[in-house]
Amino acid sequence: MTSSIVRQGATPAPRRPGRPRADGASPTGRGTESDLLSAAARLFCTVGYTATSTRAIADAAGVRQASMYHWFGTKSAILQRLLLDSVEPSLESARLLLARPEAPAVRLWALARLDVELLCSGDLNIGALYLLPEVAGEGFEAFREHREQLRAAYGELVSGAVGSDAGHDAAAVVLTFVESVILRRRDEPELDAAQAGQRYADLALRLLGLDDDAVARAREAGSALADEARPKKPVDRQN
Amino acid sequence: MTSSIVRQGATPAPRRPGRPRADGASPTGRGTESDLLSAAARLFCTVGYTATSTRAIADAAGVRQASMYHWFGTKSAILQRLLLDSVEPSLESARLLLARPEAPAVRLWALARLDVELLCSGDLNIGALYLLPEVAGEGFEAFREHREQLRAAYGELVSGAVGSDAGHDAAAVVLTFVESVILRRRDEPELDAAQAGQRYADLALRLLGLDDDAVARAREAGSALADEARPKKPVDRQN
DNA sequence: ATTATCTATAGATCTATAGATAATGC
DNA sequence: ATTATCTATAGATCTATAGATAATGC
Repeated sequence: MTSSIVRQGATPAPRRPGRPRADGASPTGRGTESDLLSAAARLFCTVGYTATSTRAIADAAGVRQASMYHWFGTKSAILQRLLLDSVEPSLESARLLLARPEAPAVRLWALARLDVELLCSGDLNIGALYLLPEVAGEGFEAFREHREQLRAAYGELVSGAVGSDAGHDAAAVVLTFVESVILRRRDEPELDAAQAGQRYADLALRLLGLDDDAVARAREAGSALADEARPKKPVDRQN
Repeated sequence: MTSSIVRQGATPAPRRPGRPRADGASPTGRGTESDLLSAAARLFCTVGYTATSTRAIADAAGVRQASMYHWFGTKSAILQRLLLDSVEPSLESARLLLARPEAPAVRLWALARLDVELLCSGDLNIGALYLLPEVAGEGFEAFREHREQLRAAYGELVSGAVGSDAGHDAAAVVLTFVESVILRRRDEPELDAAQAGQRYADLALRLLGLDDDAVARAREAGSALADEARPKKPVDRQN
């Protein structure tokens, strides 16, 4: 008989109440909700939202199609959750940086770097989810509102860095430039997150017209600041 | 009795063979194939590919669902056609510019400007079609091949402009920066094509590290070059 | 005869719900 | 008793095909 106290190694997945899965317990041991989110993230990123059936999600997660509805009321709710989880860390960093005393260019460098790092992290191009046309429709108001706040944060820092006059166009250019790393990653899945973060942060300031010296100074101070403002636990959707 | 010779004004849509439409002839007078392409373009851009049913396309085009299949063998064939039509003008300009004797920076400026103008032209964000996840799947090999050629053209001009050593990363940055105007346009549908073209072309060179003087010189010569290389008739998908 | 449309429909989905079942927890 | 799963299915699609029909063209 094995001791009931033994609990070491790769967590032997504590037995929970409920009927067992027909195809055996979750191999990940992270629970069905997490399995569904991971499976959906992968499918939504690769084949799209409408093209992904609830059956495909459930199959990939290792449960029957109807079991999905125990965890999410609709298919849309899964995408909503993925979108909010993906924007939340960026928004957290942005809020923190907006409250800091450093020069706007420094904080903008840090925000761009953290954003690009997040967009390049994980094995999926999760940031690309917001490009799905379905996200422009109903049900995604909460996500769009959050993204609007992120946009506003860029606007504030860019205005501070270059003067609020030319600020509006410049802010839009910089935000979409940072997001363009999503497009880059579609062609180059192996893109290094840390490297891209530094590079895009540098280039974001160069887009604003800062000269090489000014960029170097912002990077100097911005690096440490980014390390401080980096979200501790970006959501991990490994499959 | 009206003269059979009269044919003036907004082309009174010459009667063609075939059973008439149940809901009356095409109001656009451009023919059913064109009506289907326009309707599909609008729907694919706004709600997505899989989320757009063949019935929705046919309804918007003013014909019955099955009539679509007289013009296109599958729904996929419509998107394939739209994608090829959208990349063709850029590719034409790129080929022309690759053969020109001007300095690489000048030709790159012109290519960036023309590309951004095309991406911002028309009332639809047609360039965003290639972001649809379905385009990564089967059936779109021809389009992907064409886009690869455009990518190669950027690579060649960027290498020429900055030296082939740092060229690869720089080319990817510049290409995706130019395409980022698609993301910009999602938030700002009213973006002015000509203005954006100039601005993004300037900024593309700035991303490569060119100083303000060098950018100004490239713009000077690039403007005229772009006017020469501009495709005469970009496909118009007005609805 | 040719062309472009129509009506009707087969067959394959797809989302979500109803209700049964098999665990654990108290 | 509670929880998480299962099986089964209703009802609404959706794509593509078959074959009829109503024009023009020769």
